[in-house]
Amino acid sequence: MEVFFYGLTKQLISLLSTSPFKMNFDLFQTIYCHPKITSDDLSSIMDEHQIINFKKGDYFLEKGKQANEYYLLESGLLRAYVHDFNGNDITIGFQSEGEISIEVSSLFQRMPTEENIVALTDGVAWKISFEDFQKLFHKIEGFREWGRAWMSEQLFISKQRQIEMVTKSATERYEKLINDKPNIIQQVPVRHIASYLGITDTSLSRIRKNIV
Amino acid sequence: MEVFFYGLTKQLISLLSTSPFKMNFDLFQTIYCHPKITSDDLSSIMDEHQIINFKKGDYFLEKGKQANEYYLLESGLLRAYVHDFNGNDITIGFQSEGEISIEVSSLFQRMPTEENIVALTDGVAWKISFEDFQKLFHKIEGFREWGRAWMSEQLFISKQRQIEMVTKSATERYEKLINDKPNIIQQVPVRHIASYLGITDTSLSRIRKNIV
DNA sequence: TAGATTTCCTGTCATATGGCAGGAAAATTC
DNA sequence: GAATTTTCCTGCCATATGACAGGAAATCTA
Repeated sequence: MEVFFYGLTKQLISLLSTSPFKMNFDLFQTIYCHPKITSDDLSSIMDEHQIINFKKGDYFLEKGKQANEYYLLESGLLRAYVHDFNGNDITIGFQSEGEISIEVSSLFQRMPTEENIVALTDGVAWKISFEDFQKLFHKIEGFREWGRAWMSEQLFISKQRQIEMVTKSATERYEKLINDKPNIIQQVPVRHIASYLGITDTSLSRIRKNIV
Repeated sequence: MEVFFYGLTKQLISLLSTSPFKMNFDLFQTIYCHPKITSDDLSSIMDEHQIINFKKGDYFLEKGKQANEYYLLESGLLRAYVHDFNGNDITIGFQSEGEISIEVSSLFQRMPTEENIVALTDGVAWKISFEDFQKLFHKIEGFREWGRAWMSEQLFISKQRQIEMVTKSATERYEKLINDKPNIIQQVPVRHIASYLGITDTSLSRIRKNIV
């Protein structure tokens, strides 16, 4: 009965291409994409997410607090940042549409975070709590395979970025960002892009001049 | 019966403080340390590991190949490195006694690796295959909790390092390495330490001069 | 032990980036 | 719409680091 219901839900959703559900299904299907996640699994997973609307300036996470959920971004743009020892605001990442916003250490190790995550635009996201994630993680084999693969990928990306930070020039890093995430260049203040690239806004300003 | 046997094994091991088993047990207990891993779990986990002896210069992993196991280091020192676009040898990490040597992307995403891992000294390690890991991961809840926590920690460390690479000077990074891993300073050629710190051996040489 | 190789240091010069300050332009506020 | 604030650019100078080359010291090898 449960299985039938979920199967039906899935079919209905995939047919209703003009309804708002269509977008959500695409979002979930894009993010929770793994060979071992079945349609039924995906339905169970989707059921645990709740939609939220957010405004520019809203905080998803603040330093000192504990992350108790993570988010799938349906629309909008987020910025994650920390403060270094001198109190400077260092941007460590951007999340756009179709990506996950999560602070892994705080969420999975149940500890206060160092990160801040703030909305740079209005938008829509789907959130899932730690408890609900836990249930799915231990219940659905495909889900934990997905989770592990996702973490592996993040670790790989993080290491790649490390290597680029020391082997590529600031100009090259900026050009790569233009290439990889062109939307960020337009929507984000220069100083945040600069700190993300590991340089000052002064330098980035010069780099931009030279490229044009 | 099985439970009794494992329980006995554990007791025996912890008593035989002079036997080689004692060291192993400490090693496993240190690494597989998680509130949800029971003594029985730990015994099951230990049973899946095999001891190996390695020599200086032995490769644990080579670029283009696929990682099919990971290692717990009982003794010795390993170096992980990649080649950047210019073919330069960039050290991305060292593993010493009591640490895990693993290439997560290749092992868990079943793909060829970019990394090389080579022994800088002779040593002893315990290895576990991907297949055996998989069995434990899906069988033992505490084990997958541990695995997720371990990955979370690695991701955190990786991000921290990224931040340090851009906010701290080369001298500060070197001083931090002296502090965190003094054994590496003594055992590893300067050029490897330099590339790990993201600088040339020329610069590191000058930094060393200024510190003394 | 002698020769060869590797490792490490140091000198000179070039360059990318930072720090600081001032000012134009744009956005926000009242 | 004027005032204020924020954002961004640019000029000047300082400095950390890189590139390259040469040489001393240590290590390996035969």
